[in-house]
Amino acid sequence: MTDGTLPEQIAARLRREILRGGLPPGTPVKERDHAAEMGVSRTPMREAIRILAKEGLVQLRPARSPIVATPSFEEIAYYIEVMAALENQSARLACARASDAQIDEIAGMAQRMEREYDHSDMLDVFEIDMGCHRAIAWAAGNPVLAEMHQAWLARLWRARYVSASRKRSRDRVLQQ
Amino acid sequence: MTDGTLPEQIAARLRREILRGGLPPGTPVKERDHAAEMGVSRTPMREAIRILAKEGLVQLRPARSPIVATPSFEEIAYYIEVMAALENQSARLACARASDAQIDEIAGMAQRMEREYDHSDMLDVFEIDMGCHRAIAWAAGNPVLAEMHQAWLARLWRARYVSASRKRSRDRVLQQ
DNA sequence: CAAGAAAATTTGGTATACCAGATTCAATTC
DNA sequence: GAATTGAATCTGGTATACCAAATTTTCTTG
Repeated sequence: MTDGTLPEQIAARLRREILRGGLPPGTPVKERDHAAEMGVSRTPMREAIRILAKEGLVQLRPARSPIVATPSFEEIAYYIEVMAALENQSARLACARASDAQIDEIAGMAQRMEREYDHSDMLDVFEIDMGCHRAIAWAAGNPVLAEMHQAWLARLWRARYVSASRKRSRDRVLQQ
Repeated sequence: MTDGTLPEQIAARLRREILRGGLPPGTPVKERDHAAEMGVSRTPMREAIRILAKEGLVQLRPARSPIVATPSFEEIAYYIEVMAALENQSARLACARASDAQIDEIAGMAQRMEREYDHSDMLDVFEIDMGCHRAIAWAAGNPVLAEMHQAWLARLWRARYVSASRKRSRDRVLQQ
């Protein structure tokens, strides 16, 4: 309870719940119910839902309850292309600007990911993957780019069941 | 007044006002005042301000009035790198997917831009440039990418205005 | 029993009231 | 006269009340 504004805290809590699967895709997100459940008013809950909508986790509908997003395969393909754009640029910038220590760190993570890829839980691999991506974005020295990258990473995480797509983006990073 | 939700209408009006220069960079955007001025309540005005914040036109500050954004040169450089990421990807995809008609259109715009580059107003060149970029993003066949590209284009447009007005005020100071 | 219409309820959108932190201005004191 | 402190107020954050559109349920009618 010590960090962030109230809407952000609410958004974080809802986000965890959605990513965990507690709120399956298609579930309506009613601001009244969730607000009451969390003991807050509708106003910050409303704003929290908008935050998640901006992140692509929920879909706003005109004159309807927002629902947990159900991205189509086509949509996910679009996301991956956006992700590729951000990662290409990050990698390019990182190559030019990163310190030796940062390069070593990234290389280490990439190796570790490759090593654990086959005999680890998919969730663990994703954690490493996420850290690796984050490190690259950070090494690029562009906080705006890094933040954006992180947001899209979260959006794609929800779509991780499309494993083929994930593999493709991961291969692209390893290659760089 | 026939299209869009109320917050979006408010956001559009505020956006025009900011881009026109009626609200110079650094101007506080007080939700109470603007809401009263436009005859709406604070709630949709609040949401409108959040929309503009997401677009980068205004900066939210903790426990302070939001202000019309004043991006630093450093920040603008970050924006340009993001823009470059999106355009590289757009161009790459467009090459693979664009129809002949689309390719012709883009080529024509590029030629026109090159031709007018020296003997036209910078603003005109920018307009053509903007159209060209938009065409590429569209030809890439990725609406998510295109929409994102457009949003950042608008943000950079605003940044260009800011730097231009900075230069103007600087010239004014030098004159005195 | 089925189909349609109307009423009640659900839900998001908007307005307003209240609160807490911050700013500002004035008064008091050194 | 300058500085510091405290009170008035300015502003965004939150809660609540009201409204209109939409859904659902129920009652009526063929």
